[in-house]
Amino acid sequence: MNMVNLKVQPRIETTKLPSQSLITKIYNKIKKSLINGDLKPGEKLKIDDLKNKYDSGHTPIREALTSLVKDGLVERIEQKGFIASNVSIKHFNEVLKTRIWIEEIAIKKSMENKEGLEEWEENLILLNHRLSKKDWTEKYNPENFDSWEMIHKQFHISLISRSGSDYLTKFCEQLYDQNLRFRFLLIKNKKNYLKRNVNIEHQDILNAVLSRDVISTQKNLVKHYKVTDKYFKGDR
Amino acid sequence: MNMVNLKVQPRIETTKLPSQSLITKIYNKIKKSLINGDLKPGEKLKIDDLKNKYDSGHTPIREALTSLVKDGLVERIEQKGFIASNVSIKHFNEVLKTRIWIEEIAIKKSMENKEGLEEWEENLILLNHRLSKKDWTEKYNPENFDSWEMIHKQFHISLISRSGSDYLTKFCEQLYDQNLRFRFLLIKNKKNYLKRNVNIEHQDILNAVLSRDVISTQKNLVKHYKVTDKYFKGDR
DNA sequence: TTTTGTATTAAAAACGATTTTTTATAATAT
DNA sequence: ATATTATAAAAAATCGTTTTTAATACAAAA
Repeated sequence: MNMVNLKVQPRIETTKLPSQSLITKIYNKIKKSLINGDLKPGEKLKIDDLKNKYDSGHTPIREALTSLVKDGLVERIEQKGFIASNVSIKHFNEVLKTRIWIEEIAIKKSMENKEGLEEWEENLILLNHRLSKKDWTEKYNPENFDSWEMIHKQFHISLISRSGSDYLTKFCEQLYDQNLRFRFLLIKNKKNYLKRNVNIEHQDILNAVLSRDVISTQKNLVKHYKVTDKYFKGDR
Repeated sequence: MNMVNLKVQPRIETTKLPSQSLITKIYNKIKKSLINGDLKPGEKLKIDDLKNKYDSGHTPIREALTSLVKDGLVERIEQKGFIASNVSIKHFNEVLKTRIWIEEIAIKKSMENKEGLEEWEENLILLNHRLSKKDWTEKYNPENFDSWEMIHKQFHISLISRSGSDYLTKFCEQLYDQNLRFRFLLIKNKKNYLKRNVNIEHQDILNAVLSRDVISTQKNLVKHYKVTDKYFKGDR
């Protein structure tokens, strides 16, 4: 029997990761805490406390924090140690506009890149489908690749990652995480926010991608990003 | 007597830096070696060797390398240690095009930002003047703020740093350093390269800025970046 | 009262010797 | 030829300690 060769992405990350160092594990754990708000903005991050909390020596802790400084999630104050990065409306706005500027290019270049275009589109359809079936109010847990937040990130990074520049993708990912943090810290507790219909927003973006209309895709993507802003400012 | 209030930028960084940690000092030293080619692409960076070389414990070395990984100048291979990042024409092209994409926005936003516009323009005039008086073939030394390379970086970062997004400025700076490394590694040994007239290129950019013509500025900036590419590809 | 200097404390930064773990290489046996 | 095992080397990480540095509290002087 002749079947269509359907190479669907595995639902859960099955490829066994190469043995992770403690550094990487602790980096991911602290990053999670910074994003979901367990570690509050401005909070002092004492090496000794973290050593006890994560049951390790100072080496992995210091290296994880050093990495997080570069991610913009932690601030190093020379000779005074580390604190969780401060947040402000100014920062929020800066991330928003930078994302828009950069992703407008990234999505354009991604769509103009003809290599593997169909596979990319099909993958986006699948991601959007899975996303629509998840409850987007569920708790944030980056260890669970099959959670709404993780599929959402996959969807958005996938959208822009075919630009031909890994640097650009990396920047977008950094801004994504920054924005995610703001979303948890500033917005999610606002009641109106949950009325938002994210599924339609994603569907609109996807439809524009599938119709291969760059301008329309950019417009819908920007709109999607600005909705967060609207809910934030209109309800405080 | 009534004098015009001229607040010229100090020629050399005089503001005393807050006491630097060894980490920062070693970070800067290794970064310098990676950029100027003392540490070759792909070269193994053994902690023990670096400990001896910089006469320190492992803490500052590991943290400096961790930072450099995030800068894209060092690669961490899980459980196998660190190496100086590999370079290739593919990387070079990626940096080039990413810079163009991002800086086209950054320069546009910088010029559209009316706040402190005159001061900015005057500062660029000064930087360009100082730059034109320096010998651009001189040795790279980031400790010397009054060297051609350092003024050149100041000029370019200054051009794009008024976009209103510190994130964007940070990205540009990272790409600047990447490009600088490629320039030293791949190009500077090519004889024809020294025939290049950088002064005219900078003057053209500056003139466009002063005439407040965004499109023309973008065009001249991109042209400036692409010249490097031309010399590289046309002479190997 | 305000300022200046001094002692105390706490934590960061850094060291260095050591242990555990992992990878790479060579040697051996199937 | 291939798989297994032993060995060596280096990375990753611990841990106790020392040196700096910054913050605080307190006393002395202007």
